[in-house]
Amino acid sequence: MNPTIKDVAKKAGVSVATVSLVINKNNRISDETHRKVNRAIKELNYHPSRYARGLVTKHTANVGFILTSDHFVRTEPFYTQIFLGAEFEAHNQDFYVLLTTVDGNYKSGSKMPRFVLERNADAIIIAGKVPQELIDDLNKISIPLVFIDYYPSRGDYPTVLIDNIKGAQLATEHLIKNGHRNIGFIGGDIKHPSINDRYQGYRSALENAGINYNKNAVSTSWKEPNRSGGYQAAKSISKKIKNLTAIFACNDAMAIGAIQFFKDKGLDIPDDVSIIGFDDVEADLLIDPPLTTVRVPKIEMGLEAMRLTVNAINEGKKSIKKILIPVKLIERASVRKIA
Amino acid sequence: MNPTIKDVAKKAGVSVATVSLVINKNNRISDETHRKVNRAIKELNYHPSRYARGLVTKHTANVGFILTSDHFVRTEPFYTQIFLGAEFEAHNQDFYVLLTTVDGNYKSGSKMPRFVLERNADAIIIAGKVPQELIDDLNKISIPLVFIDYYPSRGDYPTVLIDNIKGAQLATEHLIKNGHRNIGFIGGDIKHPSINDRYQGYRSALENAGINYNKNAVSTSWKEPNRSGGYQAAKSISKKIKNLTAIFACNDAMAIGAIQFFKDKGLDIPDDVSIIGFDDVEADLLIDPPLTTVRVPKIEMGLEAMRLTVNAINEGKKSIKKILIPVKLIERASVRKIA
DNA sequence: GTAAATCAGTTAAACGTTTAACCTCATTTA
DNA sequence: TAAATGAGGTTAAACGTTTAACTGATTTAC
Repeated sequence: MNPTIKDVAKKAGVSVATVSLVINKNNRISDETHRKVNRAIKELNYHPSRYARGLVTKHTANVGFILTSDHFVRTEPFYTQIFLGAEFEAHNQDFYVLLTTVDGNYKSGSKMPRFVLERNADAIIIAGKVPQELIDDLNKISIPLVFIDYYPSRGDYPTVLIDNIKGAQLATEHLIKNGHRNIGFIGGDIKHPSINDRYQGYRSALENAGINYNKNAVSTSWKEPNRSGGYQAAKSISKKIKNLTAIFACNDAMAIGAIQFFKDKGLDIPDDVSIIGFDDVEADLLIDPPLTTVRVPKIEMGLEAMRLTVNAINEGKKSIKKILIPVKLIERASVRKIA
Repeated sequence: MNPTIKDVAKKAGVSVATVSLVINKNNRISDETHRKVNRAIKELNYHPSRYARGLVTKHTANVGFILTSDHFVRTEPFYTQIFLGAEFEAHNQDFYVLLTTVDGNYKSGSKMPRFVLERNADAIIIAGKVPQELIDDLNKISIPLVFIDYYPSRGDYPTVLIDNIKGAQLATEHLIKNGHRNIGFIGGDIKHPSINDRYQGYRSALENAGINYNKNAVSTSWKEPNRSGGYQAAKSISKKIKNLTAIFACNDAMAIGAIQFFKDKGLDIPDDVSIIGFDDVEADLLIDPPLTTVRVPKIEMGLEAMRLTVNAINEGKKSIKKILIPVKLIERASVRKIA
């Protein structure tokens, strides 16, 4: 059997309360006693029981991590990486993280994640867009919520966001700097905040360069921001616009789909059309040509989110911080300078 | 505050013990009482506290999931997918899974995963090769261990393995069927059981076809089974063997590295040399040409492992089952028929 | 010089379950 | 008809912590 606080107390010759106070860094204890207790803890290799502790403190030292199943299944390890970052930081902060998926079309009253029902988490991190109804249901039980890569239209929460506007500007400006004037924009659902921000960044970059906006060069009606969506979007734009020389895709998967389309059409990338993506996923290096893109530091996003979460647990609603994670242009071979 | 068992008892007009017995499906309770209690549970939306429960039963209803950090950081989502499968099944079985990484060169006495120190898991799943010293340390505290994609040389454990020998045979036979006679084999560390099994499968396929084994066609001294290892291995073999027409790589990452090497050398895949991989990771579809490979059902491996784990928790050492997950050849475009 | 404050620690209740032991009444067995 | 059995509960201790309230000794304040 594992040693308990009683064993430590006996060995150190003090009461269990004293041991508890030492563990919890209460300053009512003398240095002498401190040493005695710590020695006993070491010798017995004692670790307090989370369960006994949780029972009285009402804290679980767990944080829930919610992803929609669509995101979970997405093959590129985008949210997975974010999760890993969160896990890593949780380690430092002595929390466990419980990962679960939730149905992409959650309706109010659907089955909530288990750790919510069982109140087995002190806070919840939500990564990616989730249904508003889920957020509403979660709010009913008043547990701190932290968002990553999405912010709901109602409410105010600690959030970790990608600097989407800046990233889109960077990408678009890069194309402009390389002589492109007819630049297409493809993305998934424009109602998604991230896509919308990237669209704004694209437009403002055009505007700053004095380039007229052409709405036919934009295709954002593809629900699925994946390769086949990118393929279709590129097809749709290239039908309407003849002199297109470049495309900024909202994410790398769509960029890769677009490359596929142009290749199938017999065009060369980047000689005939330049393509730039967003995210920087591992696949970018494998395609031909390697994709120029905007790098999103995914691990770091997870880290920051966990810090915000621990803060939210300890401080409550006092300070609702929002972090905008900076992004970086990664030049590879899918963009070419033109006259 | 959440409802407790007392609230349920009061509402149903019985003692807390009765409620507990109902929850735990004890048959000492009449149907009538059963109904009353269940109604109260529903109405109050009661969920037993894991912590209170764990305190008395000594069960945590958690299972630990250990990966070495090297595997964690590996960009292709191989072990991540396995984890997801495990998580999914855990959901059904009412367990939480706690994911942690451990240092790839763990030495006895290094810091163990937190859930081990805190005895916060009922069993541990280990995915991929880990240091023997870690296994030894884990055995000292007698917690059930389940292995995925690796089995230690000492001891007997429930295990989920890939049918590596069969897979390697499938791959090699496919090359032979396409007319290849001079087939190279590249892999990471040959001392790794999986690599060794794939090597055996390769050799037995050659033997069955009456093809002489040429040890110069084999390169397995690359510690890192990644793209650059594959690049080097292909280079090393092609230096020694002039008439090589095909390569079977132990995993897709190395296969992709090999393709890179031959391309750099000005050769065409598959016209000049055919390549076949192992794993079937997402990147396979993106490279040019798409990689023919052996598919490993990763999600399913996780599922099976969790089933074995729950079994091990409930049944103890009674039955130590080993599962060999079947694999499948996926034909794409990196293998060509030759005369 | 004494009351008040501080220090260093202890006592005991509480957290929400499970479960062995016990109880009561009705039915069966000898 | 008395004793044994069984069905359907209940009582109360135990699990390993935390923490408010308490204690006794020492220091501080005036």
